[in-house]
Amino acid sequence: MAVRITPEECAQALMESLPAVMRFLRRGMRRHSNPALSVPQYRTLTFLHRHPGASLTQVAVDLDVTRATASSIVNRLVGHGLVSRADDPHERRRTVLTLTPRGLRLIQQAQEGTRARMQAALTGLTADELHTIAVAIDLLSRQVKDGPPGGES
Amino acid sequence: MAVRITPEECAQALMESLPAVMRFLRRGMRRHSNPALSVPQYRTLTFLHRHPGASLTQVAVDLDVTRATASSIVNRLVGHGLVSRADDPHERRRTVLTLTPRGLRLIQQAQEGTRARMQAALTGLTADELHTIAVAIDLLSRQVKDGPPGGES
DNA sequence: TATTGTTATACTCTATAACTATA
DNA sequence: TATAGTTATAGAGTATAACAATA
Repeated sequence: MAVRITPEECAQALMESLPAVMRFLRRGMRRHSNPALSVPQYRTLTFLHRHPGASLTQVAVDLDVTRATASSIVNRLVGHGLVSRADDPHERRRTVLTLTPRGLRLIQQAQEGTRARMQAALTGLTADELHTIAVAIDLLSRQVKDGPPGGES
Repeated sequence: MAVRITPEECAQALMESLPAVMRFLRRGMRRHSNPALSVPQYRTLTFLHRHPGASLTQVAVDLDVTRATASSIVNRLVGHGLVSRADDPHERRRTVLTLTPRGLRLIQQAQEGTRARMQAALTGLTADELHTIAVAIDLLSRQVKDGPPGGES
């Protein structure tokens, strides 16, 4: 360990560099799916792939957005014919969301394209470096999730 | 090094976890600045802090967005009285952008809030772990910048 | 009363295309 | 012709607040 990093420098580095990484992912998604998907749309589709029949609230929790936000995201996906929305007969307030066949095809296409693009970007890194990245991602996501006490909004 | 990580697994981890980290940063910024700042606004202000008198094109390059996008971001900052926009007398196509005193105060306030929030989030990590994160961020940003051949758009 | 989901409203980011002014 | 910047347009994310329907 060469240099001692402060939380402040770490925060600074995140602010400076993370947006570029996100942009990289976003642009890849736009290029490798037709119609183009946004990151939240992509995440919604993969969530519904893993959890067929999920409710709107479950989507909102997974994305960590308000129900209003999730509603408009889902609404656009329904409009594009990628998600189907039905009423739950037993719980009539609830909504049952599932991928349409077209949504399934699209998410598979997008996942493959995004993975290929990312793999290309990571080519040339050593196994050690890849490991460093994986560990860092894991650390970061757990820290921001369990979050500081007195956390979100 | 315990496990051998493939680029594919690394890509997967990034897509799953990065959005949450970005959301963490975004919300912190909203809560710790008044008026609330978006991430691109924050980055623009810090860039102008480091590069007083920069042009719109320089801002666009730093943010990695089109000039049209940078123009509207700057326009809002000017509207909020955080950035001043003047003509360059020697190069009349060019724009000279600088922080206003209010913009300077705000960015300092936002940086402090972000630092505190990030420090809280990173509490409990060892110096080694912080270092791992910093190295990973650096690796990632350089890889997506120099990018895969046949890169952006 | 509490929960689920929607709608209205308002703001921001973002790109493409077309444009003006300057060099 | 090429560059700097703006504007028009379009679509997406996001939150808050108010609301309807259901439990």
